[in-house]
Formats: sequence, structure tokens, C-alpha cells
Amino acid sequence: MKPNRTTTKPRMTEQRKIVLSAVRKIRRHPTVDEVYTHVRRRLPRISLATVYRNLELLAAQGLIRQVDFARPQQRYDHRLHDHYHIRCVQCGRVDDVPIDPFSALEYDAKCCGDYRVLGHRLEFYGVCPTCQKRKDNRPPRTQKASPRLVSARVKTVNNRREGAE
Amino acid sequence: MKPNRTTTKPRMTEQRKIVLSAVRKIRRHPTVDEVYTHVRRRLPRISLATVYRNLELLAAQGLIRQVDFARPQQRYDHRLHDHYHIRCVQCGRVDDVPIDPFSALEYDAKCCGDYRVLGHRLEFYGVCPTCQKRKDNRPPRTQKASPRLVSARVKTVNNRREGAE
DNA sequence: TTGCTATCAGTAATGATTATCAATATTTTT
DNA sequence: AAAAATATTGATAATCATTACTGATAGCAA
Repeated sequence: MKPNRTTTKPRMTEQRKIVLSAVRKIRRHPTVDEVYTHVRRRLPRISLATVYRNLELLAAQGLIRQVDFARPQQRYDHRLHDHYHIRCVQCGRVDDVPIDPFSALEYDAKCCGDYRVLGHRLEFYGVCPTCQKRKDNRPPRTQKASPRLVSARVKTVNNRREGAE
Repeated sequence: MKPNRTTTKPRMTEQRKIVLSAVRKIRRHPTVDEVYTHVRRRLPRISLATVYRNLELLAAQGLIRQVDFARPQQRYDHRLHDHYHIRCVQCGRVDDVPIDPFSALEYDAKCCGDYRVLGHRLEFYGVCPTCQKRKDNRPPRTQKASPRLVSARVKTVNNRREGAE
């Protein structure tokens, strides 16, 4: 997506409406392909690219949510003890969070469904100090572009203000 | 041709040792490319595939950790209220976990680093009821393969495409 | 209407990862 | 030690999800 300075006014097109209703209708957390398949029952000529486009836009508008921080690249950690991470939504940087891991959580989760719970991961997200200093929203060159996250940030910024200073 | 009993005894080769030490040496959570770049200073001829292979193997051995559940496909959620998920490590299925979201967590995390914390996500992982019933470890065909997560298991069943249906 | 721009379908390109393969290295068995 | 079996490697092709590009179309504002 390109950073245009236009007065972006998204139009709720027929395709977009149907994509949205598809995500809402499919109970579980659908993949893009599942949405695509579902939508095509009503719009057989819709393009997969249109589904991608609209899902991203709907997420940026906060009408739906992306489940994952699907960063383009996997990261590795040499620290083997349980700990949590914080990730910069702009540049993808990941740091450790030195708070103690919970132990009761898995028990709590066990009471729902028949999953055999193996563990959990807790991840914070925010803006790293480096990105806070940057005026524009471009990710630094050390990081491959991650358009999805950048657009998601627009949404989260509206909802923040947890512990305002 | 038959992948029977796994006398699988991984050899700690020079390449593997250096990949491991690279992950340990790079303080932050490195991407594959960062590891590759670092390793090449000592082994200029090493293949990127070797780095991928060794990172996966080291993670399967528990010597390092993968930071993300980098599922191949992004998933979407129409539920907008804060809630947590549980994900099946075998088939990738995602369900909601009806425990109350924490509110103090972001405050706790704030005390470390200069991140501006926007929120958090908590994800459980385990084995879904369907996969618990399955004897083999193959993911169901409704799910695109998730090589990274299941690879440790899949490897023993190797070379067998699930084409026979 | 005229111009602007969002959106579309279709398709090509991208980028991360995985698979394949022949060659080499290491272990195991004889 | 030789032979057999298996693991590993480098190089490269293939895959798969996602993104970018294209020319056409349609809604909105002046």
C-alpha cells in the first residue's frame, strides 16, 4: 500500500460488505482462503486480491481483527527459560519483558474446550523507543517492510490510552 | 524408502555449532537472514538452506526457540472485544478462550524499556480434541501444512505425501 | 459534465520458506 | 580398515502466501 496524502475515504462496496459478512458468518477464525471460498458463492467473479485488499482495509478500520502478528520472518531466541516478549508494531523489533511468567493460566484455560493445553505465550506490542523518535511511519531499513502491521497500528493507536501519563 | 525406527542421531556439525553460537551471540532475537549474515563471516560458503535446516533442528532439540507461531496463513476474527486464543499446534485450529483479559499487564510491562505499550495478546497452545483422536501426527487436509511447527514430528513420517485420499 | 480517486478483476512479481538432489562426511557394521 | 548405512551439505528449484501492478470502471465533488 502506498502512502498517499489523499483524503482517503473508503467506500463500502458490495465486495467489501460481503467479505465482512463472510468473516462474521464463518464462526471460527477463517484464513484468507476460507473467506475467499465463502465469498465466491455470492460473487463468483471476485478476485483473490480483492479479498486480501478488503480484509486488510477492514482490519485497518477496526471492523475485524487479524489474529497474528504474522511477521514476514521467523525470529529465534537463545534464551530457553519461559519469558515474554514485546514487539514494536512499526519495525518488528522484539525485546524481552522481565516479568514473571504465569503458572495458573494454563489451568484456567483448561476449563474451556477439550484442548490439551501445553503452554502459553504472552506478547506485548507497542512502539519501540527508536520508532517513537521517528516522525514518519516508515519502518527502518534494517527491517523488511511489513505493511500489514503498519496498517494495524492505525487501528490500535485509536484504542490506546491505557495508562496515560 | 521406509522411514521406520528413527535411529535419528543428529550430529553436531561445524555448521550447526556455528549457527547455534550465532543465535546466542546476537543479543536480540535474530531473523534467519541475520543469522545467515553472521554465520557467513566464519563460513562464507554456507548455504542459506543449511541455516534454515539447522535453526529448525536446533529448535526441535530445544537448544533454541522460535519466537513466533508463524502460521503460513493469517487468520481473521470478527470479534472485536479483547479476548484470548488457543491454537492447536498440530492442525493450526484457533479457538477463543473465555477467560477475562488482564488489565494490569500492560502497566507491568511498562516498567521495562522505553516502549510505548499499546496492548498485549495471550495465546495458549496445545492439541485440539480432533487431533487428540488422531493416531498419526499428520495435519488434516483441511489445513495447509504447517511445516515449521509440525516438522519435528512430520520428519519421521517423511517422504510421504498425503496424496492418497 | 469533467476531473479525481477508490476500487475492481486479473495477473505478475515478491519474499520467505521448503523440497530436491547429487556430493561429501560421519557413524556403524562387518 | 573396508563396506554399508545414514546424516549433512551446498546449490538450486519449487512452493505458497502475500503484495504490487495493470488497465478498466464507477462513485463523488466541483
